[in-house]
Amino acid sequence: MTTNKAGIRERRRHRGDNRVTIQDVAKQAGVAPITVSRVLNTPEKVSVKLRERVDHAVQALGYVPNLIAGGLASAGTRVIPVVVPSLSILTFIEVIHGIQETLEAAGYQVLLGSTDFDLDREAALMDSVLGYSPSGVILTGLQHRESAVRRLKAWGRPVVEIMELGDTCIDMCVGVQNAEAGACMANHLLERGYRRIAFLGAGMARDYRARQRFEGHRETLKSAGVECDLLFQCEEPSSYDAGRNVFLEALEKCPDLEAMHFANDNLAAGAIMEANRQGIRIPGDLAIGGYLGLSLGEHLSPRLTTVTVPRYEMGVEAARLLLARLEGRSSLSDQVDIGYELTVREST
Amino acid sequence: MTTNKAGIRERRRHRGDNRVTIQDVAKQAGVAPITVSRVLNTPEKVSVKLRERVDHAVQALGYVPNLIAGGLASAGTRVIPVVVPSLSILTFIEVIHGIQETLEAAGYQVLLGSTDFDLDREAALMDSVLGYSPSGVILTGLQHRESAVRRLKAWGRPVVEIMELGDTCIDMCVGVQNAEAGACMANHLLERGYRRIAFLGAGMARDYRARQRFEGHRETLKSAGVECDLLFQCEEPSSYDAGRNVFLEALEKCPDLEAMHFANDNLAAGAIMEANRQGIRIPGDLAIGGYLGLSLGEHLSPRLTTVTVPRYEMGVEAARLLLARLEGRSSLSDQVDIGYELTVREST
DNA sequence: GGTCAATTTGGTAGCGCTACCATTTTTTTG
DNA sequence: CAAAAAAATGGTAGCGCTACCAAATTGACC
Repeated sequence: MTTNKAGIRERRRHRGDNRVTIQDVAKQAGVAPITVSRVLNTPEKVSVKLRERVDHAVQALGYVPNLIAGGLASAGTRVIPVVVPSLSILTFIEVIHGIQETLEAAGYQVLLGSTDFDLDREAALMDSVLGYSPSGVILTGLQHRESAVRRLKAWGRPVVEIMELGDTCIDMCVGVQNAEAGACMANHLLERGYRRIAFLGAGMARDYRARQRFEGHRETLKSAGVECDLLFQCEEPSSYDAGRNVFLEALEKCPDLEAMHFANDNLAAGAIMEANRQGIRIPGDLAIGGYLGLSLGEHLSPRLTTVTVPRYEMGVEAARLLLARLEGRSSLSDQVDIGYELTVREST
Repeated sequence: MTTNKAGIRERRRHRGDNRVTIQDVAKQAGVAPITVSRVLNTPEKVSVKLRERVDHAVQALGYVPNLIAGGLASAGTRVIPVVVPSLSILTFIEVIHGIQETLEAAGYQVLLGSTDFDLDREAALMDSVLGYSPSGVILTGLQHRESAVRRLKAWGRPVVEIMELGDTCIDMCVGVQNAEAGACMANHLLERGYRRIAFLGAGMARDYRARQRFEGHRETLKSAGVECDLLFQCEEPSSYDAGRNVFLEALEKCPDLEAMHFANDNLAAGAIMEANRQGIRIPGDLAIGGYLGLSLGEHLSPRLTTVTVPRYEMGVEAARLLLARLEGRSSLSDQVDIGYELTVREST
């Protein structure tokens, strides 16, 4: 406990490290702390002279602002939690990539959260991350626990839901019409003349967006007067392995299949690679369609026909929507249909 | 501005939302705020009776702690910044995945940062994220700007460097001996009897760990008295496309090549798929080896021989080291060699 | 019952920053 | 050139929580 000459106990930072504070900078530059704050946050409101003095002091002392203190005082941090179901699914990674690059360029940091497709965990995570007073939130899908929705709506800051579209969104959303996308591939397969068409998925019990695509697929086949309930799936999450497994299962149970519509490109790729191994000719013996547009698809033999969804761009767009709201710019729309595109290659 | 009957101005939360605070909970439960804090953070220090009363009040009011305020008061938040060079490289994603799952299970949040392989951006990012008073930091590689190293060392909290090993690490590190791993594959190719062996990479100007692997490869070939300077590379980052491109370039410039050692599995996969297309037999006409152990490798035809590095596990281990330090447990070692394994399959 | 230690609870004082308003200085204008 | 408006600077008071220590309560033991 240090005491100065007058015997008065000096202000000691009673916990934590003794980093340089805004006080120190202010003293060094001969201005008030608030002025230093302004130089850092709203430099246009400070005269050039003082601004330079302060900048000097900042440099000299190696001052790094305590964003926690700033966040507490101004009731907000430049942090954006991004909550996705899983980090082992490439799709989400690519979306996160787009989000992260866009937000980081604007001076925001991404706080990562994953829920393992569990809405309760999502709600709990939401509560937790809101404790960091973030500037906004990005989460996946439109289905959430009632409590989470209520809290987010009451929260009053920008919320973007990704991957999906619908009028029940909390605030803003960016995504695709899953049912339509499923119908799109089904249509393509019908047009190509295939009639015995199956849908193959993995972990669909948890992934309701895949189920929506299946619904679109089903409706389309039904309207065409074709057997529409051929569905094969496995419990495990999507992977090349899972793709191979459902592929083999379908092949065994239903040897007369003419086309397979996979819930995503990972599964489709696993199937194509196994088909190559077994000497099954694609699309000669069997047609294969995917969903996503992974770059792997165009390198396979045969190249994979798929419904391409701009995942990276979806992330960028989600971040842009959020930023627009944060910067007071009103965006054109709160609902952005990022679209999809049928990419016809060799496998159908 | 609200005034009560006595005309005294009520305390209004002069900014931000009027969320439930620890004060409100304390009043509801009839205890002091500090007691509520203890119930939440160190419940074992509070009697069962009060604990239950407080828990009730928390539930009733829907209290969510303000982690920013807590962070300021206790000079630390349960946030761990994870800084990687790029989010478009699968390797880092898988490591992040391991980190994230482990840290989230322990109640920490991952703050994501990417540097695009730019050490200056890394240093700037470091300054910025340290402003959030994180509990620790995870960053990539052992090469950093002097200023960043100095700051992190002075910081005094756990720092883990991943992907690489070496005695110059700031605090702790988890990774592999890149040079050794490169030598391992080179050795394998020599043992298989190949003599005209090339190394093929992408974006190696920025990725010095790939250069280290090449060095290991080079030394090994040199010792064996074999031409060791066959190096092909392209500017663009790794991808299946890049793999195909360097593959074709090498094939053209050096048609008598017997084996190709790729800097990673993405490149090798691109090459194998192109070889299939062109009818080049592997390993008959040409052997191909990779690095990483991506799951894709075992689905290709031929299955890819590679040096497998446990990426997810590296992330888990990095997180564990950090947590051990944070929880006061001293870990066995500050340097963890996560190892690699030669996975011999069909392509060599 | 009284003494001492151990346990449980509370009061006080910040953490480092910025919102808000008051004050000072500069610029504009009749 | 004075008066009004605008711009630049500073003082004060928290933001909501927890570290630190003091006080009150309980239990242990002779």
